[in-house]
Amino acid sequence: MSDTHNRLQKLKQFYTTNRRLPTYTEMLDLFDFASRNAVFKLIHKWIEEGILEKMGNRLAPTEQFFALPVLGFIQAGTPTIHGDYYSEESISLDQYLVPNPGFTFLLRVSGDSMINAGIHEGDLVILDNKRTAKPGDIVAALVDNEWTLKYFNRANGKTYLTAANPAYAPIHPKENLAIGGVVVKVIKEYY
Amino acid sequence: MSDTHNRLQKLKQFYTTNRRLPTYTEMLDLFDFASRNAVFKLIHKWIEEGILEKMGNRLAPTEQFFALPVLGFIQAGTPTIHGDYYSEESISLDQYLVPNPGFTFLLRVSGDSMINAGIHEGDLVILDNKRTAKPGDIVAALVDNEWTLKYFNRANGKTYLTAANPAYAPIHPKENLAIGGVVVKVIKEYY
DNA sequence: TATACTGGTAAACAGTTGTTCACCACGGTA
DNA sequence: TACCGTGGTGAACAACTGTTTACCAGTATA
Repeated sequence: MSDTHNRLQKLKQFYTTNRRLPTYTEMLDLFDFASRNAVFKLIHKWIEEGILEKMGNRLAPTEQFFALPVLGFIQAGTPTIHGDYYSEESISLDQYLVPNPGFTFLLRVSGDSMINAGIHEGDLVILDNKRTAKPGDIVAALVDNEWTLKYFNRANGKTYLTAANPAYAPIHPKENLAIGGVVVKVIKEYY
Repeated sequence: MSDTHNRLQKLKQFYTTNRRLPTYTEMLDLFDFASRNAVFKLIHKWIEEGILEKMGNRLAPTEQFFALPVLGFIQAGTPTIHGDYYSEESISLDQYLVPNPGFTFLLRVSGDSMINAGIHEGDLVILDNKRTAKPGDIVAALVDNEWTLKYFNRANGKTYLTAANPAYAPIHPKENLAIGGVVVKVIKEYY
């Protein structure tokens, strides 16, 4: 494990506990340096690598900074994860899950009307109410004064809702159909 | 919509585009203030509300800053979301999903062996390799030189794996059973 | 009417910041 | 041997930071 990698690990650790990047002076202790210039040069290297970026002289992490390794596919028959854990792709979860902050909210699911779409009781649904619903989307809709999670459909200029469970009949709203948000992602908790 | 709320919105927007909090001077423009003291007082208020925090004189967002509103349950028969969108609970997604940064990685699922556990092809699995597997956990395991996603079980001191799909037989490893990580969350993408 | 609070301006302050410059020890390479 | 790149020290600098203090207009309250 190289020194630089080790220090980046420490920087990330600092960030996740403090939700901010440390000052150069704070990095002195963090990296065991005696001169702030040593920090300056290290930071410069990380900026060139695209891990950090600077606006004026204010330091900020880049998307790459938060990226989690996507190790590959699993259970495909042939093993795709190797012992040395190389990553082909990487994803920054926060930005990936919440593309429109301020217009995103969560709902916890109860009921089984969307079970065939993989949405079960207790799941956490991420909704975006900036997006306009398109046919095929799963939406949180207010039908006849009741909120439900259903597929959004359109036929003959009229919109209607269907469940992903044969036990539930399609809903053709009599009056208004208010869309609370479009389902963007669903989080299932196993721990 | 109050002024303060509006400004917090702008602050959050700045954060998500720049991945850092703005300087007081930058907030002058952001909030349309003429005096940095106006900023100072506003920040002070937010600190008291627990939205921001200060270490020394370095500003940082708190967990509350990132919190997304959990509006309630949906599809429970009775409507629980109101027109004024009040939130009972709120969750900070990043910290919620990645409790052990540096020990967390992602896998994209292929195959249908865990379909009854709600894990489908194409889903993104969040794994934690710091956690030790307990019976009942879903794990990424290396069995006989092949990686699979299965339930972790134990009987008579021996560990074995089972699928969440009756089409697959339980796996009793002959030699070693290496656990790559425990499934913490699963993300399903609908958009 | 007088009072107090809220939300803002304006100017001045000390401390710290990120940066720069000069210098050095070490290791590899020609 | 001489040379150069790397990775670090140490000191000095200007700029900017967050903070403080004093002041003010408008609004609500007693």
